[in-house]
Amino acid sequence: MSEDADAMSGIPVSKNRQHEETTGERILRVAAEKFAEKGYHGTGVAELGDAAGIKRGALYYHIGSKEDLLFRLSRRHVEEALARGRAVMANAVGAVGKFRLLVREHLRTLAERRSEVIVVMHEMHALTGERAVQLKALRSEYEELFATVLQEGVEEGAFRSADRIEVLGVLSMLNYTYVWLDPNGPVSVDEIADRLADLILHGVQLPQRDTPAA
Amino acid sequence: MSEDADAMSGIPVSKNRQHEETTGERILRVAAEKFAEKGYHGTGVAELGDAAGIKRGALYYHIGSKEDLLFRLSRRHVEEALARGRAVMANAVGAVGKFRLLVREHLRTLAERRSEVIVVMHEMHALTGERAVQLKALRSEYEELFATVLQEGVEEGAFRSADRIEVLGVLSMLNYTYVWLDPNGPVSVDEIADRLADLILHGVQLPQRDTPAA
DNA sequence: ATGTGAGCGTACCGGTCGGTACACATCAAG
DNA sequence: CTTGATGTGTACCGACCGGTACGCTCACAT
Repeated sequence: MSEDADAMSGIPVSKNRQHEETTGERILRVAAEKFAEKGYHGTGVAELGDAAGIKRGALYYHIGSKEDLLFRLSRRHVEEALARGRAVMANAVGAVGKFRLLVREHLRTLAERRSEVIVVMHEMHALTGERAVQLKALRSEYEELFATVLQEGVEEGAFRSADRIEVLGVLSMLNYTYVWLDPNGPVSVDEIADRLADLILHGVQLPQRDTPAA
Repeated sequence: MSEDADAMSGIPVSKNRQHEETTGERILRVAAEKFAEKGYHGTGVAELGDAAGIKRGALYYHIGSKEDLLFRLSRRHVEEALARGRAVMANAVGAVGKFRLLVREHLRTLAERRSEVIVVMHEMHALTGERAVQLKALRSEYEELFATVLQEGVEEGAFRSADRIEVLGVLSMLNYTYVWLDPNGPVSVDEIADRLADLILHGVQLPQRDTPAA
């Protein structure tokens, strides 16, 4: 790897690094991995430094505090998921079409950002005060996307209802996939998304015939 | 409270305590609450002792280790959920009937044992070695209940399919309710369960008419 | 050549961590 | 009255916690 070579030889490669990671970015990345792996409280700041290749003192040059690190990490993730969801809402047409694409994008985000997702799901409540409020607000905005698309479906006459409980039920099914969704599994993420969208749209029960022949 | 009176007066009340909690039971209960509130790593053993009304030394007379405590707590919860699920499977008739009751029982368990549920969801991966294996096996047994009832539905000709992805989707919707399910909310737990069961059985989409009038 | 400041490491702070050793208390059984 | 089991508190351990102080290096501008 080029960084290792740099470190070994001491030759400064000063410019034109295309996708080099800044220290700040690297800290956010490894913090997501460590927090996901061992939990927020279970990860020490020294451990974060080790994973980022710097010492505790240097780490605190970049991050205000451990909780601040958790917050910036979580906020960045939710904001990006929100942006992707809004892009879908802006481009797709029809409630069913928007819904299917929203589900796809949701699962893609979960699959691509596994560490961040685990951190947000498990460690969000470790945030305190204003930081907790801000993150909750962001997540509510995301929930609103699904509420909107279900409501559009009802107005189109395509969907039965769009009460909050249906919104929460749908988001619950999608969110919990973070536990078992495997981007390297035999079934692609997009196909899983489509199957789950079908499940939500049609349900498991076949249209019931009256007086079933038995 | 009678315990307080005992402690104050020093009069031993030796027998006939109907629902008195043993120290061991009390430790399990408060550990669930503390672990749910502050996380496994975020909760110190001294804190557990305080909550249980004993000191660290006495705590370790009862619990082997902190991880052992987490394990016994989690196992007890999953085993009880499993027992309740199996009772439903034994008593209810028909795939739809079994399914609806299974969903009800699932949400009732989630609502009654909020602390334990949060602990299992968030801290299960803090278990190591044999303990982690045992708990995973128990959770798989529970998943099997839903796989079975969906399969029965397919054999009855009532359900579309019962692939693992549908099982996981259903369980995902139900499990994630632990985040927002409120036993003291305006909608009862049983009603929420019925609404979610409807959502899974029928889906959100209305049976589509051909060439919709628009 | 000198100054500047970003970036980093070392050393250290007070406090808490999980866990153990051991003496003391209680009480039922002998 | 003695003994052994059960339960508890006190004191202590080494390790680690999150965070800070401070000095060093080095690229760069003046």
